[in-house]
Amino acid sequence: MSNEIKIQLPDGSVREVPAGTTALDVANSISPRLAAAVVVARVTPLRGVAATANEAALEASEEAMYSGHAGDAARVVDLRAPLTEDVALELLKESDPAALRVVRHSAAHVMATAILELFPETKLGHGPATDNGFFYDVYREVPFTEMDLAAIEARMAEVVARDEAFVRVEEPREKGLEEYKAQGEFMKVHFIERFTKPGEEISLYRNGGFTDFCRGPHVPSTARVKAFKVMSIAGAYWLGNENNQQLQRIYGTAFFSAKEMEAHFKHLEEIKARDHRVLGKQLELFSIQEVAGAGLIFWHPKGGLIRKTMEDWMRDECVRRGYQLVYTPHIMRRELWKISGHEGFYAENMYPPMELDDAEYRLKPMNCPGHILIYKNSPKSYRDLPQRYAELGNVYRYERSGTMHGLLRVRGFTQDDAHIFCTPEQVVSEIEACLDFAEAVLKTFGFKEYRVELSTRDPKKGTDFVGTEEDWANAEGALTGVLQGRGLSFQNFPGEAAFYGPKIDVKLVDVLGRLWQLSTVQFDFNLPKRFELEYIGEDGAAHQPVMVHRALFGSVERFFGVLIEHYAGSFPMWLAPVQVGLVPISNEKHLAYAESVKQRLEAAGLRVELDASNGKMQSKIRDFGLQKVPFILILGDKEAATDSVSVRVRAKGDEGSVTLEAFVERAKRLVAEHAMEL
RNA sequence: GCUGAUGUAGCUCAGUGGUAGAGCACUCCCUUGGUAAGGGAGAGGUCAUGGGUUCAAGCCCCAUCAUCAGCUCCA
Repeated sequence: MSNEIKIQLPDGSVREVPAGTTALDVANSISPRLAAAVVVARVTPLRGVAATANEAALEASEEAMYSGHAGDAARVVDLRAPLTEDVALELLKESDPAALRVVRHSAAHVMATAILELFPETKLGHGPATDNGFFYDVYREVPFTEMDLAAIEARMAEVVARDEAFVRVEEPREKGLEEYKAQGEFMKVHFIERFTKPGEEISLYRNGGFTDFCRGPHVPSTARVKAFKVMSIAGAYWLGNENNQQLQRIYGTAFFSAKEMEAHFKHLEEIKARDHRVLGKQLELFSIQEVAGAGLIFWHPKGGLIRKTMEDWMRDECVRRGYQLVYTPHIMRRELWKISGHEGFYAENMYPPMELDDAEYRLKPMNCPGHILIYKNSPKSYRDLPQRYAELGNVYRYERSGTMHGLLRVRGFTQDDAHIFCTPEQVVSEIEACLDFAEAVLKTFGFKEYRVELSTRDPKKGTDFVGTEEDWANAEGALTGVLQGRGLSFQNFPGEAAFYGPKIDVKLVDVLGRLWQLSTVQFDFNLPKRFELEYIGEDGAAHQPVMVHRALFGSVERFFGVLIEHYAGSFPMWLAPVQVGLVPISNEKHLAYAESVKQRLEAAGLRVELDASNGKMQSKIRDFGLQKVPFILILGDKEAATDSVSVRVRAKGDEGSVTLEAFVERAKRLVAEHAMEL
């Protein structure tokens, strides 16, 4: 290695500096102000190889947190790390997202410092940055209380005020292991053994009296952690396994400034304001009743109306696309679930059997066996295929008590479930049609972005799957082919397939950028075999049909929950339970006109509510506003005289008067077009 | 299921062992108004449920149920 190395800056200029120069040195040589503002550096080795940034992948991998092996890829390093080879150098300031992750990771160290100072008996697990902050997993017999958390936060402020430099130390692995073993730090010992190899140097980061096994990088000193908050505490299993010991996971968040942190908290409040559980109550859409049981949804009139609209659309669309609507029972005899295999592989998610006469019955957790019985009820010719049975089927699944969440995770729900029985030749076009349908659902309900995931078999786990190698290869090939044929970009998840077949999941991205699993299209090799499904082919012989499961809303409840949050309760016209609110300026003078307007709007098929209470018009406007009613019509002398209405539009305000006729036309058009805007 | 927190009027929440509270909503009365809260009065609670401690429990203890934040699992 020569003594001089080349440093390429983002503007393309190249500097020759002695090996061992640090990013901080480079920053200082440019400007001391830059040096003060910069947090960490991103370096990409210049070896004539096209280096690609794969930080995201690195950060996702726990291994990478500790190993430090990043090959030729770009990596984020400490400002004080000596540069030893030719690199492209980027000095990252506080505004860089990568810098934010670094300061949060440093904040986790600050928190660990505070915890050990206050509660020295605590053992440390790991403390990574997350999308919204950071956490540290720790073990301590006694639970931390809220007062403890406040004390930890206060002590963190002291650690920050001490302005302790984060110093990277490398030492022999065995030395580190010995020290941690002596301290009883069983989790650190595990991480070193898991993520480093014998004979290697391990890296530690030290600030003041605190040392942590850590790959880094970190901000230069604790003083750079300018804004932070200890948020909450929760349990977390050691190594994510519920059979293991439970740790205490302390969550916090950190920013480079109090202002950014305030903005973050404000954002959290906005998310809470669109929480479907909060809006469900405020807008009287649905409830969950303790006396009835957890995870069971009561659809109130307004929620019910939205549901009806969703279901009507879905049924019509199914019929239009060649599905046949079917209905199957909610309870069926246990024998059926034995044949389908649910008794075996799904029993723990099913409600227990109930005895009726001499037989045992079970509540259905899935619709497939019912649809299969319909298929099997009469012989099928290849000319009959595909058979597409669709049902909005209510299913009940036992979910563990801590897992329920509003409409998004429940014990009783309605699947817009369909099963397609077809010949192997028809599979590709059927899958195509399913994806097409899924896209139509997303588009119609106002989602612009979505992601596609292909779950395939992990060849290493051969015995955990039903079906032959050939079946799987064909099915996976078909799914991949369809996705590629449509030009859809998708992520492949080997090993994530159901045991009975591969699947395509469509996850939608809501207005806040959150991901929701809804639509799914799955192959099934299992049930056609178990039920010995057949069709008579052109050759006159019996063949086994291919079976495809498909749900597009996924669950009507969950889809509704996502819709509520997506629209923050401000539904587009066609979905809004009350589309028009009527406000007479004076009941005495204008109620009669208001009632005639109501009648005429209802005759036009609109959903209207007239507030005939004796309050002031201002408060009536406010009430409709809080209910997020799309249009409020103000009716006074002027309107009554000209057969017109004064239109107030949700989120826009007063738009002045138009004739009733013109308003009806506008409203009907918005409904018919499923328009997102008003 | 696990860890921690919470459960008081329809809703949002006060109430640290001694007679159960507020605002909004509701009912009635007054007010009849021009684009997000007019005024007054009234009614409304088995303090989640079941045990226990105490002269006395919304409050302290135990159990159960539910909710919340996570973990695990999933549409």
